[in-house]
Amino acid sequence: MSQTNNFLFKSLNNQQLQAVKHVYGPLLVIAGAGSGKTKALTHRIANLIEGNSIDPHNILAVTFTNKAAKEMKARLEVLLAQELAFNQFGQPWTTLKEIDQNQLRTNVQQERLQNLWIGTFHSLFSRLLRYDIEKYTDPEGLKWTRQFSIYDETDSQTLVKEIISQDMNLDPKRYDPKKIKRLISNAKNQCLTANDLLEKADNNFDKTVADAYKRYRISLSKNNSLDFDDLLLLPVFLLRQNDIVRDYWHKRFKHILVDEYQDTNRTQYELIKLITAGNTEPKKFFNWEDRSIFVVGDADQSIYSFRAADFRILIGFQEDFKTSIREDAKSSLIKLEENYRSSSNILDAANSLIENNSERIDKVLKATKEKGELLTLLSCDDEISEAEAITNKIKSLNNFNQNPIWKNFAILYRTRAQSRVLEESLVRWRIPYTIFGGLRFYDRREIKDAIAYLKVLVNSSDNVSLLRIINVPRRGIGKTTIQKLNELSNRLNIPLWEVLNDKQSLEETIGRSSKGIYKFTEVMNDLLCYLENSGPAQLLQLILEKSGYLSDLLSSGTEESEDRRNNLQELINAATQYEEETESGDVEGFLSTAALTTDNDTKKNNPNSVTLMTLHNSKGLEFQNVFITGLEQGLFPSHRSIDTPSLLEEERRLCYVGITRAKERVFLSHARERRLWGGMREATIPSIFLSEIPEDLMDGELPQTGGASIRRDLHLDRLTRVDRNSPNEFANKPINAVRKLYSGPSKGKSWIVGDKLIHSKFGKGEIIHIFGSGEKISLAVKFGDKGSKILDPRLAPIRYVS
DNA sequence: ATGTAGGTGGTTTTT
DNA sequence: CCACCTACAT
Repeated sequence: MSQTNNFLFKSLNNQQLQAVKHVYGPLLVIAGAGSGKTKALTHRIANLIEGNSIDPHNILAVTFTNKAAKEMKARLEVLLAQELAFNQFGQPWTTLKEIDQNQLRTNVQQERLQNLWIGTFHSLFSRLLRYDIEKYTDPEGLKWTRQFSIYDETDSQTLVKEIISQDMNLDPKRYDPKKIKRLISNAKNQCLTANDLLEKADNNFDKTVADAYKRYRISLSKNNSLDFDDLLLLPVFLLRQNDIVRDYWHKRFKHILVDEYQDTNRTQYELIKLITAGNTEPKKFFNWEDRSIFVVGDADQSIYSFRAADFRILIGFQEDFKTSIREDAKSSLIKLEENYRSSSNILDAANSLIENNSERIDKVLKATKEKGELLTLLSCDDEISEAEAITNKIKSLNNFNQNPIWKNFAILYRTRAQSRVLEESLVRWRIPYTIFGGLRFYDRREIKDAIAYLKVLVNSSDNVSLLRIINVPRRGIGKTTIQKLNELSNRLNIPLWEVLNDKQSLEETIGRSSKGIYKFTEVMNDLLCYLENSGPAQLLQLILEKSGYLSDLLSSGTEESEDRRNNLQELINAATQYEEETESGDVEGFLSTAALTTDNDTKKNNPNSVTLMTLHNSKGLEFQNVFITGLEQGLFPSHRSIDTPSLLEEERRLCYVGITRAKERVFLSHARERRLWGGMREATIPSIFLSEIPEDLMDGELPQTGGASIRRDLHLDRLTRVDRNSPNEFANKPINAVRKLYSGPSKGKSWIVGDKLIHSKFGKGEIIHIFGSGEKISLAVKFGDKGSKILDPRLAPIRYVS
């Protein structure tokens, strides 16, 4: 044990040591840029487990990005493996063979980390929801099941748009769906319900937004879907409402760690508070005897307020989570101010800049490195010469090296639109570059299509996904057909999927155009037979083959279709990997991962290249040389923040983040003239931030401009539900074989609208519509709270009631 | 049912 | 300047 401690503690400074040794009670760690906060976090977790015998099952570590979660896991794995190296082999980690190292890491992963929850807010709480969502009782009577779909920004946007234009009949120009979605999202992030919003509304527009919010929620529930915000908001409501559920998670997670606490929003804060405090109020006489809350953050790096992040939550931490009677408040704060990344000139510049902000926690980064070079100001004529000046600088700095090291350079910008000119210049000079945060893997059309198939198989209520793939590949199902079926579904309040599976209602509603729908439901019903016994990888393979998606791509034979096929193969690989990494390898879990993973590791294509990205994307990274571009009033700071002090302060923090990414050199550039989207050239004013950096830290330089430049039937639906919840003998039998089992006693009865009946499973119902006539009829029946269904009277277990 | 011509609007975005 | 959406033509 003492060996453990030695080894965990030895490379830490005083403040880090205090943070790592902290075990019980609340602790706020203010961690400046480059001050080793990930080290503090991982070493503390290791110390909890190894030094204090805390069961990893009781630890919850939350991050904001997958990347941060992944890094934390990896580093923790190594730390614990190093520990094991001593115990098992009696020698330090470094002297072990690689094969033994890997063996140890695998052991650690399987024995120690299996039950430790590390992940993003969204992934962890979607996991919680997969356990407990069916225990939630909504005040509006809405329901979700554990097969819920997760809608990404595009899917939810689609839904909102539909609600605005069709459900509410509003003009999308006056009521911009994008804006409405943003306002709803904002409300959700502030833990506000539609009713809360309605109470606050003092004008018609706000009332409309509240109404849209309410309808949007109903719509999500009908689709058995949740958007990103719901993954956090729903757990809050569930935990507030259900004492047993709350107590369970509270007792389970005795040690909670939150990274980037300044980026938490109201909803995330509520979540943390609920789990930490359980059924008690945290402020008064809270018993911290066997638990802790440990948060790490830096108010100066809060740059996501537009996503409802609120750094005042960080500032309020000590007040929110007061230490117990035996400790005083002072012991609940540790500042990590020693910077191990940047030269002192760079730190001085960053410190001077950020001092211009009024809302801060007092903190000064202290250098551990030499003065280094001065920062360089690049004053350029226009955006093209700015780009040229940057490429020139990169080239000349590389001339001092035999082999160009491009990966040491990052070019940062405020808006994505700025990247084009920069790219053109890099291409011209044949400098390899990687542009960060472009099209995400799971956003690609073919990937979204394949995933949509999987979503519909798991969750037949998911209409957004269903409508996405109903005519992909082409089955001759057009807009009007879909519109008619949707209308019917809405009018009778019967899920679209059930409508699609009823031959009579199709004949009556769309007649000849039913052919394509038959094709579609046949494929889907076939695929459903495999759902019970196949993993996501095999299912995807089957989807692509049986739907005709793959053969469609093959027949087109273009280069683009080949790319798409490769991407789909990669998706199957990702599914296989998921199956290997998880115990259950369940489809629902895979779908969550797919929805919440934004694979930004695009750098693997060319590891040695210049990085281009937005300042927002640069947070948490570091580079030898950093270029911050477009330092002009209206661009950076952006024109939308320029006259609002709090927004301007956020822009300043963004600039601070940019500067503190650099280890050795910082270049700040501005153009005297710039044209945004091809319009007029406009004279610019240099950014206020430039004037906030002491002159003696900056080296003005005239830029060298380079030469170039010119510049579903119902039976199946029921069946699959039975199948999924309890294993039974029908699981893989064809549908027709099962159908007979349902043959009811009502054969030969002639039905009329308004007839009452009793169904063996759904109970009492009333016929609201009859499709077809004679032998070929279907009944649309409304069952109290079970919703409405379409039944075949010859097969359904129903009995007429007079 | 599907292709293309015009019109519009355009910070940032961990999930 | 360019990506996206709507409207109209085929």
